[in-house]
Amino acid sequence: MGVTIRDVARIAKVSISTVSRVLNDKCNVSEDKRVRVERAARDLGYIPNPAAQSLHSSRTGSLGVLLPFVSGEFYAEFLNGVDKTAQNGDWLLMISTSHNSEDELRAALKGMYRRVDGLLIMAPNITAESVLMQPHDDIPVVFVNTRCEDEAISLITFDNHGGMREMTRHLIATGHTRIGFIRGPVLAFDAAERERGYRDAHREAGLTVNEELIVPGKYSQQSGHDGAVRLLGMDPRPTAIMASNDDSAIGALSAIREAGLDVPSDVALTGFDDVPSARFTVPPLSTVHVPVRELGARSIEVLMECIKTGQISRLPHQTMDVELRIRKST
Amino acid sequence: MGVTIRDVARIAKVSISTVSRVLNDKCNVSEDKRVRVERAARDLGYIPNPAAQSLHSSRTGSLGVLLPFVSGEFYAEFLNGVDKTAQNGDWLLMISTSHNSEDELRAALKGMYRRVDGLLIMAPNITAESVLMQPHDDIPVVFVNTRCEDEAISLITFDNHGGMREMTRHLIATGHTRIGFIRGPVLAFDAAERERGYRDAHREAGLTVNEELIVPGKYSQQSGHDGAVRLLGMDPRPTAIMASNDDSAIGALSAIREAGLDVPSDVALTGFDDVPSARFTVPPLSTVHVPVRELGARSIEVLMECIKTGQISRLPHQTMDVELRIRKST
DNA sequence: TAGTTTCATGAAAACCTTTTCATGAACCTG
DNA sequence: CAGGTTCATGAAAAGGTTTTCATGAAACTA
Repeated sequence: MGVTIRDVARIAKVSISTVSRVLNDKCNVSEDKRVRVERAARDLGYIPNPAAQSLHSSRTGSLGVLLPFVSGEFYAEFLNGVDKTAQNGDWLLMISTSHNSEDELRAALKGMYRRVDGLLIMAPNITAESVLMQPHDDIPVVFVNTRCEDEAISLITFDNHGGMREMTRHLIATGHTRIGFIRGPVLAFDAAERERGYRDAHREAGLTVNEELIVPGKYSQQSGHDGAVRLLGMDPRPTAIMASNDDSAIGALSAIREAGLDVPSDVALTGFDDVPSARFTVPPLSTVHVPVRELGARSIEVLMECIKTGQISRLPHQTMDVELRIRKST
Repeated sequence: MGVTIRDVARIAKVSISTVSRVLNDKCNVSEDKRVRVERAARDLGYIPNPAAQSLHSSRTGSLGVLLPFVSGEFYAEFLNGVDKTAQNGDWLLMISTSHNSEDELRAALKGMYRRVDGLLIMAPNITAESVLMQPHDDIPVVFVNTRCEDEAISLITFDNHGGMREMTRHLIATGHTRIGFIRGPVLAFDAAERERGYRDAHREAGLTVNEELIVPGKYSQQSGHDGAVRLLGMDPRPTAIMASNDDSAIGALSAIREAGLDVPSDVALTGFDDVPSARFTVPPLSTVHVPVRELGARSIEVLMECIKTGQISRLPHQTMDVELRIRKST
């Protein structure tokens, strides 16, 4: 079917060993044959068969990326960083989603067996430890934003707890005491951390958390909308609403406006993540900036580094800083 | 390193041929050996080496997806449909981006040579014909939202022109005659089609297009913001602004609000794509609904079908319908 | 019972590379 | 000039799977 190394050898009138040498080592081959081989390869449009290369070298040239979802600005930005960095390093990306299901994660993992040289896994509602056994015992794995206590596992996170605590402090400092909180998914590690930040800031300020003000959410715009509707229906209603991420803040914003209220004069509103849209809401959203793209880039850098040095993930856990972006919604 | 078919054969005390038969054909093998093999495979956690399988069968089990970008809600939604459909069909995805550069596209194409069984390409500012030669002569290729005249090339698009014409008609019907237009990227096929829709609706209504009212943009929120600032600075200013996509409409919306104007009473605003956020802007955005996720899903379905039937893309061009979603911004 | 068919089984080839090994030829060195 | 070294080259093995082919035993048919 395709053109193989034999074809090149035949046209160049040399052995396939020589062709391979020219195309790889570039040493110990006469000038004469080198040009013949290079010319034949170019004329035929020869590209080595990656399956054969991989079979021999057990390298694939691909990285596996496993995310909970692929839609939404957060993941899109993350992928942006991942993609750019991988492309620079000349790696191909194999991408799959788990929908936060451990079974799907395992299935994807199995599907990528021997198809990738390293794995990047984001699984906020599964522990890294529970996933890591399984077939991939001999390639580096880097976890991102995942619950993980084992220091021997490579992990990169950002400060979910600290970011939300800071933001809560900011609201308390500007006089709010009745602050609604729209949670993230029940099982998500990062959602729990964010809620913990909300609680800790209250405690530090000597305020007790009114459990009624914490309503469920799913990080989606729709769930943020619904959560805000619920909070606004309370009497007295909260003077501020903290959404667990920007998407739900955007949903909450539309609910607040539908109720005929103004942000921030009637209700202050905050998000988390600082997705690109957060700058362009009306009013611009005060939120916790997470370096999402850099997070993706860094994760791939670490993974590439592990592969290069042959390490099966023994890097210290890294936590990326977040910072408040106070705009006009508070 | 890993466990191979030989190991299974050794443990089960049969030949490797028998192991392969058990794991594939399932015919012509005695019950006795079958259970021994199945048991050994399970105990050892055997997974066939995909490189070896691919070398033999020249199947990879992967699909290549080439997009201009990966960030932004549009691509994220598209990927969502792609991912779900591929996962259902038990295909892995190899994803890469071209950044609208023909060179990058070619490089990615070359990188995917023999690594995928089919290709999905979205390249709005390149023609399908110019890309299609190159190494991939023997696998199916499906183009999406790409300029393509050759009927022998598989293509799936949506009605960029008709959608924008309809939306323009809607604005004209509600009394607008001075309608600003924020373009998309200069070389993008779909951006040109959308502009053509804007112009055609004007012509049909007997209006001449004021070229000054057409300002450049890049489909991004920032460029939409800048475009709107420019349009609002005109005297008299337009009574409506059409953005070429939702992202730039979101940017324009923030610019309009910064100028102290109201949507829609001072300025009407429209988008294109109907990304998830469009429902949650304030006010909710009138836009042209594009079935983005279905587009991704359909493209993969077509690709899988081509692969199954062994066709190298001879399907008739398909155009998916778009429809107006009139919300509160007009 | 002799001859034929069916069937389970293992050996070996093929897929395409890369790399090791063996073979000579050409080149030094004392 | 004899012995040793360097170097270009091709043959062959290895990597793990699937598939074809050959073998021989068991099962049928006349």
